[in-house]
Amino acid sequence: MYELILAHIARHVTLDKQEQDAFCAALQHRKLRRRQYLLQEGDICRHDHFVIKGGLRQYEVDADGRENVMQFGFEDWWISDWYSMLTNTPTVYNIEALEDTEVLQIERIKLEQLFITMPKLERYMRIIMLNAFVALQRRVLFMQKPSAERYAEFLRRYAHVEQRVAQQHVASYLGITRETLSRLRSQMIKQRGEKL
Amino acid sequence: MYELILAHIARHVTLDKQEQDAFCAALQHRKLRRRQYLLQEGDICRHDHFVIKGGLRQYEVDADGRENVMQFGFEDWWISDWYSMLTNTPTVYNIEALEDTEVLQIERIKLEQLFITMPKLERYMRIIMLNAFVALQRRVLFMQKPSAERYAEFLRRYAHVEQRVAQQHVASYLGITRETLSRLRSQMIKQRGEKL
DNA sequence: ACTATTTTTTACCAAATGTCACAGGTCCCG
DNA sequence: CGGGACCTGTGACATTTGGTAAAAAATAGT
Repeated sequence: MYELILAHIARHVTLDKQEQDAFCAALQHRKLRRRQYLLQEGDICRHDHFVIKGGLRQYEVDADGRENVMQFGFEDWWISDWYSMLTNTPTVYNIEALEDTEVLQIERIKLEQLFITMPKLERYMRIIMLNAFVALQRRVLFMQKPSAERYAEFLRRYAHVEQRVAQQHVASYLGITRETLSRLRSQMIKQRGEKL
Repeated sequence: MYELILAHIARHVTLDKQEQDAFCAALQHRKLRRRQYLLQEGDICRHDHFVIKGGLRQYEVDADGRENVMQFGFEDWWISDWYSMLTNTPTVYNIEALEDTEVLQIERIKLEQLFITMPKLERYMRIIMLNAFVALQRRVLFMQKPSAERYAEFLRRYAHVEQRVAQQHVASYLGITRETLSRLRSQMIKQRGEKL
């Protein structure tokens, strides 16, 4: 059960056996069925979650009642609302399971305690957050390009994700309507046909 | 010279006199004239910079040769490329002074040393980064709205900035062309006239 | 104060995207 | 097996935004 997460950590810092055990002891296993929620608007987010099976989407509902996807979370991803978690304020996000899903979650408090006794873990988390930050910066810059390029980039970077989530959610992530995405796709298929 | 930055820190954590002095001793004062660069594409970013006077813009140049503004930095803001700084890799950003500008900069290494002896400082920096992260999330969600709303939100949140930077840079920040921004502005003026 | 340069505004047209409506398909559950 | 909920594809049309070019306005630097 802990293989995935330990391997993920090992990619960034080296924990000895004892540290690994201490970390895993703080984790809690949680199962969600498709369409169940890990977090809902108004909740205070008390955990960070690492996905070991399945997938989720994190979205907010805007003033017009539209759902805007902030990010997806599949195997090997951390997903949570860090702002709500670190400031103890109600979240604006919903995190819903797109498939039957399993996560390992850790309470904020336990995580902070571990940071003190295990600075390497803090280093790991800082790297994770930095990567998330950079990914957001890239996304902001990509939003400035035409939707066809955004979709192409999405396919390149998240090919496996695209297979598993409904197109309307991909569209929302890309900041376009499902109709536009559907048209982009049929154009791409047409072009491929011409080239063959 | 250190008033602004100490006040900024005091808003988040409490340092005693000795800690304040230790921190200030690590800072370096740097002046830039309008159009000078604090950082250029390809450089490795070795400092974090706190603006005490003037203003800057951080932008990348994309494959089509367009400049896309990632963020502005005016008084009381930290500005830097954390990714380049923390991973020692060349940056993709340029940071240019929009006015005659003064910053206090601190080397990454010194900052990390201070984190060890002064955990409160690390806490402060984590809060700063968290705020930057949340601002980026908000921006991604706002990119999904029509440009008029984006501009209105920008005016609400950064009214003082809008006064000081060229409209083409605001447009770039918002992800629209300067022509579109210009048209938005004239429409808004017209509407105001009608309401009066 | 004057010129050179940069920035903003405007008009016209083209392209991209959104909205609305409906049809067809799939999947789940009773 | 059938009905309902959900998802995708498509067409007609409206709206938004971009591209280009030229003029007007603002600004910097001497």
